[in-house]
Amino acid sequence: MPESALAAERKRVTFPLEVGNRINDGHSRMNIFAEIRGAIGSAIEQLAGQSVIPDGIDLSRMNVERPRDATHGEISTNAAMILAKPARRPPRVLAEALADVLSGDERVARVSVAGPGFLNLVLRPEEWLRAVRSALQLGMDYGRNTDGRNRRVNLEFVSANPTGPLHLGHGRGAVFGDALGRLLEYTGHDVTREYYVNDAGSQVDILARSAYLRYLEDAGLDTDFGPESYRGDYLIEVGKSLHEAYGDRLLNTPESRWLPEVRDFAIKRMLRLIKSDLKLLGIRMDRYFHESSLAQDGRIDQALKALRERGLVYRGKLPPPKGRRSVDWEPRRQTLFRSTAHGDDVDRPIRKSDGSWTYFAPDIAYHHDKIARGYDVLINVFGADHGGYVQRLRAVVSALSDGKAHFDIKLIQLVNVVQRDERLKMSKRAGNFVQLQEAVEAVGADVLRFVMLMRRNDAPLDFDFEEVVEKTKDNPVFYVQYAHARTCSVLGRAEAAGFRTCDANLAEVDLGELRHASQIAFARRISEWPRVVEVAARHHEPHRIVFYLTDLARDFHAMWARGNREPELRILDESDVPGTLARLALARASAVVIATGLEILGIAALEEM
RNA sequence: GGCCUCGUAGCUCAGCUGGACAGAGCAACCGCCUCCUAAGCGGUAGGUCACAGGUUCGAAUCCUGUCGGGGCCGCCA
Repeated sequence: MPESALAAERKRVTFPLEVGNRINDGHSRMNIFAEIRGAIGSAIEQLAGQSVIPDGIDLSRMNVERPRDATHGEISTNAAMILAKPARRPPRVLAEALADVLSGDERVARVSVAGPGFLNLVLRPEEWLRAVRSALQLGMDYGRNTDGRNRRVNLEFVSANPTGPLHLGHGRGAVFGDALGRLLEYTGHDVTREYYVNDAGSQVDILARSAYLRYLEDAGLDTDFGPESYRGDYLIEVGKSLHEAYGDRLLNTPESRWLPEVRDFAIKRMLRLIKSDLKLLGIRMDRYFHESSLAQDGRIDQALKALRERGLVYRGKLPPPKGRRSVDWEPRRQTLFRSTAHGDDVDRPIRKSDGSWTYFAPDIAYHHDKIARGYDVLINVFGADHGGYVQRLRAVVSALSDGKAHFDIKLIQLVNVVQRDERLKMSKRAGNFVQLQEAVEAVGADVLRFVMLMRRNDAPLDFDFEEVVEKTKDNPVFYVQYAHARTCSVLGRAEAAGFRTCDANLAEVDLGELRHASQIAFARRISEWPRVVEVAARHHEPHRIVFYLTDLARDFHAMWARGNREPELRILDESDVPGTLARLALARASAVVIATGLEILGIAALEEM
């Protein structure tokens, strides 16, 4: 798939994933599950009106879902079981009563009560087919919702130290964050993508010294790279640029003189590298927040003041680390944050015993700043190695927002580079850790994005360079793209045969032609899409989109192949115009959903392969 | 030793946040192209959901403990 990154980028930028507004009243109409949920809610109210059950029962635990087992109907709900306790009536009795009401609903074909009190519904086929029409009418907006309206989200991700280009592991966090951002935008959230630049710690001093060594090298001096320096080739050019910019002025001067300037210079260059890596993946940030700005503006002190006002700062000594035998442990008095008051296991140091800030201090200030900027939701995407950090950050956000901010930390597990089932451990020392740029060049941004999203964020991911570009059904990226390409292929052929295949036209065809059980089943799959979006967004889990698309693609391939065996299921049949139009509508609806899903993941759908 | 996280078919993983007899894809076995892309599809077989308790009408899912893998572990960022 040699699609250029640039073309992909262009396509991404033009796609309207901004806040939706077209479907305010269309939301419930296009999501059959939400509709039926509403119908059950009305049925419950009706029973409450007849005093069968009390008013105002909490229905948050009520499920309206597709049962795994087809014999349990098309939609099932546990409503009666939820009601049983507060109503003090057996669930089956309540289920019967609800069934009675619901059987009067024109959308419902059959209702039955099963097991301990499940209510199983079978809808009239038209209800499922309506999803097909919605997909054709709404296009990319089919599935969109407004759950996130009036919710401002700060999404912090990547935040890699500006000491070198990104590697594959960063790439996973980057792709995850970006896809999550897109998903949240699709569901009406106002998202700010933010990158926290650690440009104030000792890491960047090491960077500065490493760049300086390259500068000396470029000036023709013998240089000795100690163990404490970054050796990457990417610094050679920085040394050269330093030499060009400063001439020999930095030679023979004490470190204290050149370090700040060289550091700023090097950081700028590293950020440029990082931004270009992100661009390869089609990712843009709304804001780069520099750690250094916090100390300059006195915002660390402000944040500390805010904590102090809440009585959460004190001077004291930490207990020794539990269990771990540490010979040189001795208690020291320092400034501590009482994070235990907000769920942490131990209080955390803000200042070292010499009075300087710990790394934690700017983080407190940074999150103080995020809260002050008025976000309703804060999301941090971290590498799994930051796991030990989440509790104290939770405590900070809880304390500074007085428990109001919704805070979610997503830990991204490792990426294992795999070759023919052998694991190569990625490590800087072994020199085999893969740079993001290499990976994108090897497999393309779209494939890389898809693969990175195939696993839950908290499960390790195996990445096999060879497998992901294979053109077989073993490769899920290909599999999904192929399904889309096939729909395009058949639509193209239909067009050539004289069918009017534009969406507006297909949206008007008589879907009643779709009578076969497999076709209704396919429509049911299309109907699930809005619900998948809703759940994925609610749980901040973009991988659900990937799994759904894989399922949808499988259904499509199956439907297609079936047409080879059973001629009446063949999509294109010039002797049957109305049937063909209906089947084209079904195929086109699946293409719309695949393209939309891929777009949420930041991937362009392919029209041919 | 403490905290976090994971443990589901031979392998890689889902499991709609507590629902009804546990689901896919690989791999294995058996089938399907004079016909829209076989770059594909259908079928068979395969699991005490690590283990033991507990909560519940109901647990892979929640709680406790044990075992096993990974990560982090005063003033490093």
